[in-house]
Amino acid sequence: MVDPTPILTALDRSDYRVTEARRVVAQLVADQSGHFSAADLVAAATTRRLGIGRATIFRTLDVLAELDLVERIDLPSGEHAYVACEPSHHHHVVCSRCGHSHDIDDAGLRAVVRDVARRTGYRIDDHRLELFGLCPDCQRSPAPA
Amino acid sequence: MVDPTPILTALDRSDYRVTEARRVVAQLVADQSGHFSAADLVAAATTRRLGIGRATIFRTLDVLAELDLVERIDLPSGEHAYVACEPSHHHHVVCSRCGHSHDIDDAGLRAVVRDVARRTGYRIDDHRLELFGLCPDCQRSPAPA
DNA sequence: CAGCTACTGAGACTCAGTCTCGACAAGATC
DNA sequence: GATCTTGTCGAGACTGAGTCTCAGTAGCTG
Repeated sequence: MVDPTPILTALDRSDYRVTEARRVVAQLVADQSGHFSAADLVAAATTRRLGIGRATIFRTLDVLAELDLVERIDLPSGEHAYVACEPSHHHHVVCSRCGHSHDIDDAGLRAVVRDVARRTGYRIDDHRLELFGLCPDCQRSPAPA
Repeated sequence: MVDPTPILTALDRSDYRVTEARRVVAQLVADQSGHFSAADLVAAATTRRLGIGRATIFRTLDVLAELDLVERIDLPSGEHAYVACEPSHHHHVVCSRCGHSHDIDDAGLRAVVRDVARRTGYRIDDHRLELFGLCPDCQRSPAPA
């Protein structure tokens, strides 16, 4: 059980209300290891009988994404997922076996973006980089059955 | 009306059959300017009364994606879209106003990926980079109403 | 503690994408 | 050209993620 306080603090500082439902969702998010889908949270809320509605979970995820407390990523399979993360611009390396993710900064990418802008003439406003692979732990352990 | 021949040639070279339905979808894809969704093709097929089923369009897009004749991208809005492209590994800059896209190669990105692998210990197998902005034409023309 | 209003849960709804199935047609063989 | 095999087809039922609506509720502010 991980501490959901940072999420609640950020909510408190924003114009959003800190409600019971949001506290519960913050806890669920904090409990996830690796990436998770909205459906995962709905399932967790249902099995633990937390009395949180499906719509509320989607709405709360939108709020958390809005505050950059959570980021939406697209897995290679085309599914949507979320990862909890620090509220600053960055990207993710996602382990394709265990789903854990690691934040990485923009560093070298800025040069790439500038270069592309120069070569294509586009004015680049936004970008998304996602890396997929095996985390150090999964490289060490044998492939799952 | 753009030439769909390259798509048909590639289909012919593969183990897939060249059918009437695939010819039609190839033409629809060639006619799209910028990115398009499966729903766009379905709509186009319906208004032109081409007699192509919805399922067939989805199946054919899967085939084209399989052959790298088309690539699935995720727009910032979270929607899925496709862009027609050359069958080699590369990325896209997508214009957020007109939807046109431009292929870009891997160039500087390879160094970024290597750097991230070194710093995080991940073995990186796959990556996805998408850039969004304004193409040169849209920068020149005034914002739409 | 009262009042305003953002937020909530339930459940209907929408819409992209998948699956199934009987019919059909592409291409190989003769 | 006739025949056969099998990949592909269209229609439409189905699934599941995400949205919308609405009446009721609970957070905050004064």
